Amino acid sequence: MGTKTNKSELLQGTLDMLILKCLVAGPRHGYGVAKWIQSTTGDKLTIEEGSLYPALHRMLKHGWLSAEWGLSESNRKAKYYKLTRTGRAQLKREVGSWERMVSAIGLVLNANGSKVPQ
Amino acid sequence: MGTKTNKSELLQGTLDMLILKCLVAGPRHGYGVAKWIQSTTGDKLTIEEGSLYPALHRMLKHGWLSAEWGLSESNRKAKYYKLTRTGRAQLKREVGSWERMVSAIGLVLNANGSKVPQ
DNA sequence: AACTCTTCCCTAGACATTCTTGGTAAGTGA
DNA sequence: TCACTTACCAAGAATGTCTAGGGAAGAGTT
Repeated sequence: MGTKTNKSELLQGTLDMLILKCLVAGPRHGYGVAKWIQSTTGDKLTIEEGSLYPALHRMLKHGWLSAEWGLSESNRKAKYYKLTRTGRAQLKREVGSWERMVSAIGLVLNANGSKVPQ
Repeated sequence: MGTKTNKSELLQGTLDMLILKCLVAGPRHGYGVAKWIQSTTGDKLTIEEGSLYPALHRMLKHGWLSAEWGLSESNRKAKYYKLTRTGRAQLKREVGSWERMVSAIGLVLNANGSKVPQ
């Protein structure tokens, strides 16, 4: 059967927020972003590179990040991404929207299922 | 500008869970499901019909719901959707996964941004 | 009767995001 | 030399939501 799971590990729409939050602490290269998120969540969240780099490029285009080449701690060349002022504002918006969403979904999940007509 | 927002109001992947939860209380027709979610969340979540019906049909195909035609409270014909046993199990899985996700994202959002290598 | 409003169902196509799968390159240590 | 890790990237598939349409029928108004 067509059991191609593709069970998206991440909730769509949250990746940008995670990346922005990660960069609040200072510039990082892409690989470092993925590692940080993975270790911060105790391996509960894994960012695939096929998701990560498109996201970073998207956010560059939006002006939320800037980038410049540098040298990583392990002496390899790496592109360092840095939060811009508008990126910081975007993070605030996304966190607000995330919290509203979690709260709204909480209302549903905690609803006692009363009031079914007839 | 190509400012076609398409700012998805819903978090992708949560609609099925919301619908399943709504049907725990008993069978409802599609229109009633949408109204219930909207009113339960105090209008914070709105399910568009173009999202709702494809979702219901998807879930029927998965066997999470069954459906039969009936008469609504307002005397119109309506298709009533009912949770199946596997639908109930699916709801449990989805709620668990949702809670793990919220908790993992919470770890990121509450992380103090320490440990940026140089 | 004609009209509008609401309820109720549905589909097709656009769109965004994530994943799968592939590739490149260079430093490290055996 | 070889394997391993770090680091970057792209093309295409899969998925799910939305926009924007459509239809039908009951209820209430004029």
